[in-house]
Amino acid sequence: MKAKDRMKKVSISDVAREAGVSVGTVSAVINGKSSVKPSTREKVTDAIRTLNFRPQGRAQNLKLNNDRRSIGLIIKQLDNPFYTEVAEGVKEYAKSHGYTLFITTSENDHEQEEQITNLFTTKDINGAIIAPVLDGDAEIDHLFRLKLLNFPFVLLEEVPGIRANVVSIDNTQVTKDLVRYLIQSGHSRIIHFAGPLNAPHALERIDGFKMAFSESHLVFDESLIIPAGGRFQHGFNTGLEYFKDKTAADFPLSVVCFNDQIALGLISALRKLKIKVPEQVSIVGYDNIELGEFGVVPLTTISPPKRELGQKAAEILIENIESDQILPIRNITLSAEITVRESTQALKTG
Amino acid sequence: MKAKDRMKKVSISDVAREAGVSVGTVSAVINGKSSVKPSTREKVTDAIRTLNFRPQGRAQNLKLNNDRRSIGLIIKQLDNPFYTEVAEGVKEYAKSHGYTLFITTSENDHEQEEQITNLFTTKDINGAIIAPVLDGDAEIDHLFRLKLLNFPFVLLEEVPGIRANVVSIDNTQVTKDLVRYLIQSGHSRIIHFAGPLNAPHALERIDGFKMAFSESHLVFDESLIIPAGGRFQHGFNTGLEYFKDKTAADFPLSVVCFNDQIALGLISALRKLKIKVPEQVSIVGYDNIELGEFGVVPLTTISPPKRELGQKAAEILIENIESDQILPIRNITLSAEITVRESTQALKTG
DNA sequence: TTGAAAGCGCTAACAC
DNA sequence: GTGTTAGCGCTTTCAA
Repeated sequence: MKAKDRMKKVSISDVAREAGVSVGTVSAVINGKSSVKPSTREKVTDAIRTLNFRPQGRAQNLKLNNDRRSIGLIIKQLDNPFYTEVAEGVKEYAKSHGYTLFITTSENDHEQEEQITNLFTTKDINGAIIAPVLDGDAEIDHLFRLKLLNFPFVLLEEVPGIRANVVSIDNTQVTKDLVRYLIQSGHSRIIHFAGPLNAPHALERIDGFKMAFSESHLVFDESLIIPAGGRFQHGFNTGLEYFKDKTAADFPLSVVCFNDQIALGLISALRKLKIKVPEQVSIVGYDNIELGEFGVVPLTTISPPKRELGQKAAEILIENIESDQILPIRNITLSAEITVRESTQALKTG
Repeated sequence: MKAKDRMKKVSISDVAREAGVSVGTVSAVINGKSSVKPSTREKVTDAIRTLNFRPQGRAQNLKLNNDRRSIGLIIKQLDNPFYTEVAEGVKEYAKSHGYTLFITTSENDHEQEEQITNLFTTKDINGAIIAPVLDGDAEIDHLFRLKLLNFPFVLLEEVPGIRANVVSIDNTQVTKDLVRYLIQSGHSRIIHFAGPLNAPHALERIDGFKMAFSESHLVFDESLIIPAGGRFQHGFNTGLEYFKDKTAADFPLSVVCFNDQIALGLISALRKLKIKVPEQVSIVGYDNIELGEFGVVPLTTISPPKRELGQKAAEILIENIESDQILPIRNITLSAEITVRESTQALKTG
């Protein structure tokens, strides 16, 4: 019975029939026109309720070319301060230009990314900013489809195989700069607490780490890369494990961390082990999250322009949305800065 | 010229004319049908590109009753771990039931909330979970409109004046329980670092704080409520200011904080002032964010069931979406727990 | 104050 | 392979 009822969706004419009026009248009620006699209105609202009628937005807006401005954003996860701050940059710019922002998460899953982009076109979202899933073989059919449909989009990372607007941060370069800075200030034992190895950001930082070594007198060794993860607790656990047997002879040592959460977790672990930061171990984070500045040891970190990243992407996107011609492709790389606080120590003046 | 061009939207028949084919053929190309001759396909894609044609999803899906499942969520801000974890609960449930989640932020602004709900109905999102804006006079016309349209929605807080599904957390009760617990464990000097005073959550906690006092031997005084804010830095600054002139005679003292960020900021401030936690000052947070557990002093806090809140709201929403009849209204209150760690000290065994 | 009917932009069936 | 056309569910004239 139920299943059968659901077979056929209730439409405005069903409501009209139930209420004993015409579809025009039902439409007038739905749209709050004052021209409807109260008693008629009541008959109609009753019918709407008994039939559980839900008007279709697409049909309502087919005639009215009511294109409320909106853009979509696909990030990987919500609990990553990096992405949420990028999202805030997007939101800021979007809002000031009259666009509503829809945020979605792909959870680094291709299928979800594809499904979301389809939904964006289906629902007449005007454009999208995408932090693309990049694991293994990039499936990019859905991006080509967006191009075919002239659906404007901006990527937050380069995707091999497709020409598209990209706004990104030069992770490799800044990590390299950072390690060079450590070397110049006298550090010779430098290790890296790396992020999730399937994340492009993690790989880019490893690359930068290696590059700095190869340009210096130091010799790189795979054992210098310690997989840690992305969360506070990962930094804590990895730190505990890595440093538990270390002795005075192993110091000074410096640790370049995948992000600030890892760095803060590591600092907590070292406190537990009674190892001094920065006297024995120098620590550098990445992202410059708010908590890094106010912790026990104010964190030296890399500050990527997160908000600006979002704003710039939104700017380019909206330019494309509002242009009646197809615009040339843009590829913008933003550079990050090193913010030196108290979790690192210079062993000599560079 | 440009402005004039934009007046009239490009439609599929414009493309057909430009390419010298019929609309059926253009449609076939758009939908990737293999029945189109390569040379024709190219003529069409060229025309699509030169006219910058963007097909309207609503028209495409009017015939195909292609209702891809989706739900919307309106939270207040993205940089609040409370809401993002609620959002994760929603996402989890939604995903497991085949729904895509669109997240939006109202920034506690009525106008945005209204605009977003309109967009949800316009774009045939199937239902919404809303953390409602509640400042001053609640404008709830848009919620009544949702009811008129039988658009399913669930509120994350009670809104005066409307009967609707609500899933919420009993902030008042748990704050009261917490303060009673502090009193029972021997504290008599208890203050509250309150949240933003326009936020309902902040007011609910103040209420709970007061209620615990009135049920005890302690006397409440407005000076016990110190407005702090919601962020780490607010806790830090307010803490510095409040404790700068305190002496041994003022301790032991305990501080109930609006949230964990405030509590962590306060701990940092107290370290700076060389005031001992918990020996001199006991501190309690709210939310149980990940960092609280691993900081210098593991934080005693209130643990609201954030994920469950989101899941439950999603469950009720999807039930309503999939029902062909209007379901009875649900109102569910979840209770929070107190997680005791090391930032509080019992002055006597309760 | 209400009803009848044209038409929004597209898809899909069918004809050629 | 491609063109023609009915019709998706609504809104909006225009009559009555």
